[in-house]
Amino acid sequence: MTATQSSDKASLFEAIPDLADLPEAVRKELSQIFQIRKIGAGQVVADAGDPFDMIGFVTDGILRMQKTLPDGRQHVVGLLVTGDMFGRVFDGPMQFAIEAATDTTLCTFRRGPFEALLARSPELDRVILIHFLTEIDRTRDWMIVLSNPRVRGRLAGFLLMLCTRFRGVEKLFGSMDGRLTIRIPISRADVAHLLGARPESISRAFHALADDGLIDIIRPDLVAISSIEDLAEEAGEPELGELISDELLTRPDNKALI
Amino acid sequence: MTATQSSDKASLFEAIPDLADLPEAVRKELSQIFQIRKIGAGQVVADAGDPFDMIGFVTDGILRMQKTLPDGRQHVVGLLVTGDMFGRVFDGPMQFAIEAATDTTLCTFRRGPFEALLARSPELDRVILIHFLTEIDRTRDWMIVLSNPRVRGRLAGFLLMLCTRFRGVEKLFGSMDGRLTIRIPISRADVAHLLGARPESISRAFHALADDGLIDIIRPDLVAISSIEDLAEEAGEPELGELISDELLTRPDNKALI
DNA sequence: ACAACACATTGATCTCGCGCAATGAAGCGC
DNA sequence: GCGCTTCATTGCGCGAGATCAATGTGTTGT
Repeated sequence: MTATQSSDKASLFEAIPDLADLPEAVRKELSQIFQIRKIGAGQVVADAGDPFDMIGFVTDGILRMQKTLPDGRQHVVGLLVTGDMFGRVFDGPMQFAIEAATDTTLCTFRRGPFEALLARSPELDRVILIHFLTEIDRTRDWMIVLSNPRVRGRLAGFLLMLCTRFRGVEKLFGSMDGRLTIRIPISRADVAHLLGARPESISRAFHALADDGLIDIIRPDLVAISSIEDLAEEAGEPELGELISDELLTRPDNKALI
Repeated sequence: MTATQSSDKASLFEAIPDLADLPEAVRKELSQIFQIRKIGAGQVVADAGDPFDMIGFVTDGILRMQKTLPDGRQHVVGLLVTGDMFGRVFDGPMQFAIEAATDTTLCTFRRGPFEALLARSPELDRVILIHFLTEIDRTRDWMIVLSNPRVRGRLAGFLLMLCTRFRGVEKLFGSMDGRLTIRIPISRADVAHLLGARPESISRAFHALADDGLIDIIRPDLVAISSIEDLAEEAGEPELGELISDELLTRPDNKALI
């Protein structure tokens, strides 16, 4: 029990570097009020409209944020991966449902104690603030990807987002013949919803990119990227290509994993 | 000078109700460090990559957030209206350029003093935090609008966003024959960029909606909405329709203005 | 092993939206 | 006033993508 607790504790600060940089006193207080939750793939963590008095950090796995439309369809509005935070502080109910896309490990805090700690610790408060700022920027980046007029371009942008966004997430990356390989954590139908297209069109777009030699489809959910630059070109953001390749080339943890 | 200052002060707290709710002491400190800037339409407030050591609130007018792509094209990623905040606290440079879409009045703070005040005042800090949370939700709503496969649907969603988002902004709303009338604060080309379409397609979509009786195009930048419910239907979010009509019907400031 | 199921892919058809070009319509400088 | 520029609209042909339907392909359950 003590052993589990301490390894979990380590994983929290490993998964969220920002928190690891906090003063020892704050980290200790965090350790005292957090809980580990293990969620199976497909399980619902929170529904839209829930009071949901939890703050959560993802320490392992991938979650889907989705909105349920009146007709019952689910609409994916974003993904959460290791290091991401969710839940609401101070104000209203959840706007979106959260569902595990893979088996997931969460680190959760009850809202009350967490907010109390937030009030006591300016350092933690600042980390959270910056976290939200970053989240806004990311969401705006999604908007740019989504506003690409062509499905191929949106898909290319989506794949690039996976590269940048999920950098350092071991479960997602691997290298095949030295090329960057990414796992697509959601179904074709979900990708379609996210990118404003139909599953059939997404499938065709995948294979169109493959035919042009930009990617290799190893499995439906596993794609090897041949040329990040070309992919970025396709997405309409050449600058992004260079940026990503630079970062990825120097990344140490680009190991095999499927 | 004193007169101007005090009226400006009033406008700040009028424009941003959240700030008005702060304790008197904090409001006084805010008043001491803020500056008023008047920006002409088309002027650039901040460029992407700027250190930009300012925090700003919009007290009047509309601003465009946009990203400049490598090929020089401008890509609109959002709008700022009265009550909105922009700028970055604590961390890095601006990710997007900000440009005035109309004549605009800003209330700005130098980053240093503002952050210092933020550190001293938990109340202000909390207001800012919630502000960012709201901003994230809004941006995710944009994503849902953008992920509509058809241009007509995205345009319908865009118009609905204008209704919800700019509620209470006098310069934007008016009533023609008792119907809700909204002003579109950006050009067709900008709407096209935002919605991932071409200006021609946007123009056609506008007139398609008009032909079907959902809207009336009074001027290119002025649209009367005949049926919010039908528009929401078109956008694929019937629930949103009811929500908006309820809110708008009870809104007191739905007066004429162009 | 087999059926049943969910998901990805492929094919065929038709609509929608892009792309280019031309034509209004409104504002601005001279 | 006039031309000039900028923006919105319209026409037309073609390609991209939606739609409907059928066929793999892998997974789960019994």
